[in-house]
Amino acid sequence: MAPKKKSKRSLTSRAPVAEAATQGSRATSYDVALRAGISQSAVSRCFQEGASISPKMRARVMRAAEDLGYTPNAIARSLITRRSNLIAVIISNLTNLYYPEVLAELSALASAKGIRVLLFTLSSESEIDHVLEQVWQYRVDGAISAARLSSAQIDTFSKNGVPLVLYNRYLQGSAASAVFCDQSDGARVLVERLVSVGHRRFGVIAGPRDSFVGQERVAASLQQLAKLGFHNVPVVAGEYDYESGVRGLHELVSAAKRYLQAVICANDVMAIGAMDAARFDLGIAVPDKLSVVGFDGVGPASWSSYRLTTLRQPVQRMAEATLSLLLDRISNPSLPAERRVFSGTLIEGSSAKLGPT
Amino acid sequence: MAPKKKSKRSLTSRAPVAEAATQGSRATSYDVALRAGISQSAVSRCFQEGASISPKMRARVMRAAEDLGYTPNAIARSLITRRSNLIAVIISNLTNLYYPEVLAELSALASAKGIRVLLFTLSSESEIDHVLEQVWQYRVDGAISAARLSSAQIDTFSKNGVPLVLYNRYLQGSAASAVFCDQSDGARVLVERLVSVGHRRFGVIAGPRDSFVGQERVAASLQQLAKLGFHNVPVVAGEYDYESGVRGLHELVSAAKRYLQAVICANDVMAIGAMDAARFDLGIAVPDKLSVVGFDGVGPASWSSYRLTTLRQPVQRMAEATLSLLLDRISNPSLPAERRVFSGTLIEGSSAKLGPT
DNA sequence: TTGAAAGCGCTACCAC
DNA sequence: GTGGTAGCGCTTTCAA
Repeated sequence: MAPKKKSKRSLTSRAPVAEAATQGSRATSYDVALRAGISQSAVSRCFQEGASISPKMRARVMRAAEDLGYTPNAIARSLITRRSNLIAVIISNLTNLYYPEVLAELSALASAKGIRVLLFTLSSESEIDHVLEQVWQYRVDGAISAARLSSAQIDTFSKNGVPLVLYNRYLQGSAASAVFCDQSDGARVLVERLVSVGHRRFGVIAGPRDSFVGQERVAASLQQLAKLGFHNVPVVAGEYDYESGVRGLHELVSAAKRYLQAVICANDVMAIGAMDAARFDLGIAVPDKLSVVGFDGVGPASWSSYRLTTLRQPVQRMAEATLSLLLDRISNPSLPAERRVFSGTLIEGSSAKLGPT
Repeated sequence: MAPKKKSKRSLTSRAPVAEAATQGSRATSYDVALRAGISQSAVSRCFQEGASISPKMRARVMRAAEDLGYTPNAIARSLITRRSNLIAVIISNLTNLYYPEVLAELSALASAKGIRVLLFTLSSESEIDHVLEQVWQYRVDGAISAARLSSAQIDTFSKNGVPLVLYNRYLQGSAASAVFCDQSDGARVLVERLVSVGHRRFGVIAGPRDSFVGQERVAASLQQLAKLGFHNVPVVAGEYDYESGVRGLHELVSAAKRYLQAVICANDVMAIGAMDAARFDLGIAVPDKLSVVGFDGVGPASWSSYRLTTLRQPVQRMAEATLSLLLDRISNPSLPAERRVFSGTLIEGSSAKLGPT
């Protein structure tokens, strides 16, 4: 291996080797110090907020830094400050259409606060342990998870002193902070209004088993239906994607012998799939012959071809809350866990007939 | 500030302080060494690939590590190895619907290779300098940029010894590696076939000025149109979003006095917007009265409501190529820049009438 | 205000 | 195979 060429060990009072950041290795605070004829610690101070340094000295240092193309090494800094300014964002399926919106918000907000996002995506549930291993290695200051975490996994966060905020899910009995949207209320309103306008035969396309919000949406809907006297509502499984919606509707329709009147889908994309399946595969007019509703409020839901009736999540406010919870706990680790619960907004599109407000 | 409690300085031959990773600070290789009654360097070796360590010793160390919940500190490691195993991924608009797909691919591939993704999103072009500053600070091993970079900005990468691969763009005269999809061919075919089947009055909805592929798509289309005798084709500006497509079609139609026959959109989402505007706002049947084509091949393009005729980019293969170019240059920085150019695939949906193949 | 020195937790290079 | 030692580039006391 080629020998590094930094002299080191010989402090400021050494021959001023005019040493530019040539090949590969970048300039260090040490190089800058040498060039500015000053101590290394003074250079360090120049790059800190309220450090005591005289204006003339700072100017000299900054000039030298510029000449050498010096940038402080955040890695080395975080080693000693014990702050990486890194947060982990763990997302299970970026293909969900909903999560990119969340990620974009989180990333923008974090960036504005000088925090960097280390992204971890899972293509399968089984990767989670491996991913967590990486999270620990990088000594992130905190983590946001929109992926399913077991209670034991959640515990490792506090054990490792890494604040964690769950997004769009929480674990009962676990003391993890969480931000999510309580859609039970919305689901109840939705169901009630569907019933009030005369829908009688319902079907549900559920989300994946590991989706917390999916379960909640379905459960709340079924519960309200039961309350209003509708039992044994058929539920088919889905995977949150368009094809699931298409497939789901086919299944429901064949099960219901075409008498289906309203379909509640655990997310928008499946609702869109269901609408398309109804109109194009089965020749069922939406909303005249079939009402379709979804959850999320993603972009495509509002496209003219769909104008989906859905319960929109306040993504931006939720992202803000998530980051704020996290940053609070990073600066004060002893803060107790907190849940921030939002309400969804009912978007009355034209994919379902609803009763009067 | 509370005094740290690690004794350090006293090497192995010290009183074995039974020290668990209690509050906050995590266990170090030093703690593990102490507990296993072994040297710190041996512990380090246990966590490296082909390091020489006896099985029994390794077992002992691993046990101690487990007890203490020890995980190697990647930050400290990268300080000395000069490898952070971090790559920067710079993306301008995650809201584009196309980029989340790319990001998901890149992230999955990187993860599989033991590389972590540090995500940088830009909400505006002006942030780029600030973002680059952060990229330097974190000493990433390499970078992938799907955002617009000036030639000077590109130069700073090589100046800092950070390999860079541009995604979906390249800069003429600049020696940066790049992966993109040459859609000129596809655009030519598309135009030719539109003409062959009788379209005469064209319109174009362009992408943002800073979109390299957008410019290329439009330029190639116009060029081919000119070649076939169609000059002064109206072009309206767009921002790649659904509303741009809607607005764009309105503009084109009013300019063309309703005689518009085919619209070429610089991406799928605008094409979708244009289709919706045609059908729902203006009562123009697609493709009977108007053909609409797009570029990208994003998910929604294939939804039954659209079945868009589009030129699909091989996202997965492009992501693979991008990462492979980058990793090659990380392990061998002297490798010359390279461009990997892919061809798009024409997806014949039903949003446009095309001639025979 | 400034500089010397002591590490942060780790890997690398030695001798043994 | 193993352990000591010397740093990686930085922040942080602590004296001067």
